[in-house]
Amino acid sequence: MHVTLHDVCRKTGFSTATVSRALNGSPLVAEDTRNLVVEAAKELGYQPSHAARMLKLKRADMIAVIFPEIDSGFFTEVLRGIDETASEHSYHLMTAFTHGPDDERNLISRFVWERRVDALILMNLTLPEAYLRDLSLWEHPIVLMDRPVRMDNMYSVSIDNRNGARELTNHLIEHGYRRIAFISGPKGTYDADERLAAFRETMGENGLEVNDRLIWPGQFTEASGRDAVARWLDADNPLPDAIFAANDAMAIGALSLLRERGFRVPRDTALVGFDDIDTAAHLGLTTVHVPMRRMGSIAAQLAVDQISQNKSLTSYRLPVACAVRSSCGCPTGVSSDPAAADKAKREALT
Amino acid sequence: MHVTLHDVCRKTGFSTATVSRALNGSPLVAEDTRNLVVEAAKELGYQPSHAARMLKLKRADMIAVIFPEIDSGFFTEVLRGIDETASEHSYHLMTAFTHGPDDERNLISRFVWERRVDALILMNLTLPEAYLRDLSLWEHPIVLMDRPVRMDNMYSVSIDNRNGARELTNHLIEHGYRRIAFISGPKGTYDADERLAAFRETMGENGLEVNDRLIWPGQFTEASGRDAVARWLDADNPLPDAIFAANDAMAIGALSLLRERGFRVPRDTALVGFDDIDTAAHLGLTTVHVPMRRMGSIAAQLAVDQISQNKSLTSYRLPVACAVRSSCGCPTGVSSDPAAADKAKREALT
DNA sequence: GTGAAAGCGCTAACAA
DNA sequence: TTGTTAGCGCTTTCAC
Repeated sequence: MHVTLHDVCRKTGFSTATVSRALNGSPLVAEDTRNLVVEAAKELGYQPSHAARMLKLKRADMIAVIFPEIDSGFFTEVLRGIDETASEHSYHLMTAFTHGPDDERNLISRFVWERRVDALILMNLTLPEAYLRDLSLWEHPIVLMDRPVRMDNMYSVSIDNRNGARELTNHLIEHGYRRIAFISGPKGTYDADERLAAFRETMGENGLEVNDRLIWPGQFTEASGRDAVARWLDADNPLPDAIFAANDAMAIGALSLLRERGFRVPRDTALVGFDDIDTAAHLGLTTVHVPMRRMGSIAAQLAVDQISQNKSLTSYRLPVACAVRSSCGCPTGVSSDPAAADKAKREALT
Repeated sequence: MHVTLHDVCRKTGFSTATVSRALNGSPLVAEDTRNLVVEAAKELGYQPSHAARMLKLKRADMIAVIFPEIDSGFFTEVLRGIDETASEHSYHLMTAFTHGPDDERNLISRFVWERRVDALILMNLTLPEAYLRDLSLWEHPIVLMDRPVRMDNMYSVSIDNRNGARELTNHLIEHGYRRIAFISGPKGTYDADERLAAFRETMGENGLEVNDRLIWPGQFTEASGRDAVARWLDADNPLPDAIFAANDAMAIGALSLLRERGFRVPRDTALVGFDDIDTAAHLGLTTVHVPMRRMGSIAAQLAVDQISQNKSLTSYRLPVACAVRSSCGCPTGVSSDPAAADKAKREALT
């Protein structure tokens, strides 16, 4: 069997209280005692039972991270960011993918009410407002990684979708593109809605009419990007000057379909995306860079701060920057100073 | 505070024993009693404390998954596979990235000796044989996702690196390539060593000499792929007929450097990789398809089987298939029936 | 079919 | 400075 506190007691002759204190760095033990105990513990290979500790202390040292089934290429980087910061603070991560929307709630409820975790980080889930309100009664913090929230005990880290979409739209317009199609994301998603809205606004501000036929519905997946373009072409419509896909996955889908049909980008039409996933750089896709790792890191920081009652900011909105590459046929580069853009500009949502 | 078993007792008037039995589906409770208890529990929103359960039952319902810091693009898919199968069997996942080699062992030791998890899935870690041997004394199963092992209580899921490298090398040779360079992975890594060895063998079998200068050292990273090619070109060497990178990340690095220097693939040199990460398809990179999700799923299955004492196979080696795309300038397609290739061919390593 | 009580391994209040 | 002891919330043996 495994080594318990009692084994260390037996070996050293001290009581459980003393041994526990010694091992936990309490100042109420003699230095000699501590050394003896620590030594013995090491020799025996003693490690405290997490279950017992958890039961007594009512802490789990654990943060749950829940991701939706569909992956926008985001996943790994965000998780890395979370892990980095969480592990710095000695928190471990429990990860789960949701398999459908019911599952989302089941998972969350279990994690929360079984007291398995000390905080929750939720990514792009489709939770109704009412459910969130219930959740916010939980004694532990919840961090949302999609939309901003104004609710007690809920925190958020999101990005400045509007500015990103605006900048990139402006970029296209400045370089002479007029008829611009937009492949939108799933309606009702915060990111998708914001990006589309900013696109519309910016077009309007520039005196360009947005023909609703040029708003092609998509689902943030590669396949939906392909389909959007395919439907357009199949109806014998002429290509627009440029295509703005609301995320890179769809842009990549669009690109592959365009190539299959014999079109060249940017010769026949410019193409841009949003997110800056790995593949975007390799394909020379112009896009809006989203600091995924940093988002993860901040989400974890927010969670940790709240657990330890270091009341910090409630919400972050991170700035983004355009990454101009070959797919839009313009001089390449980054729209703003990347260092500045990457620096987390705090912005409380008050 | 949260709801405990006692609250349910108070509400129903039954003892903890009965309530516990009723909730856990024990046959030793009257049907009426059970209904009453279940009803009350639901009303109160009772969920058993994981900590208490864990302490009593000595189970954690948890599988740890440990990944190395460097990501070969593998990560997400493998984790999805693991999650899929683990969650089917009601296991949760604890994930961690190692930050350096010391960290690897620290993490593992903690997870194991704090009894936080019921099984361990380790991916491509750099653990010395001796450490593994210690680990195998643990009462719970350990699944390695890199190399095959022959050790009690250790299981592995790996892929047929040799066959993959052999097939792809043959493919290149059949299509007329003779001077083939190989960008190798980090020495001492199982995958890297196997792939290189098979490349050498296959070249030999075809009567082709392998000039050691054409074995370029790499580290499985994109940057190292770039460097390998850069060093070669900087020394004013002529491009080989084809370049076989031991993984896709390096192939992609090589590709971007070649393009920067004004070379075209496959016109100036063919280029192939190994792994079939997402980006490979988008870039038209010929490569060896590795069924990552399936590997994850099998790893989880192995772990679950062992936890529940369903002595199953100890090790799997999955077959792979070439995915021929444009980067090698050959007719495209898949080398073998993909359905057949994807079907897990069991192969006990005895 | 149900209940009383012990105990999983730990921490911390209280006593000495 | 150290020890005794009472739980944390659950499962399960043993009695009834």
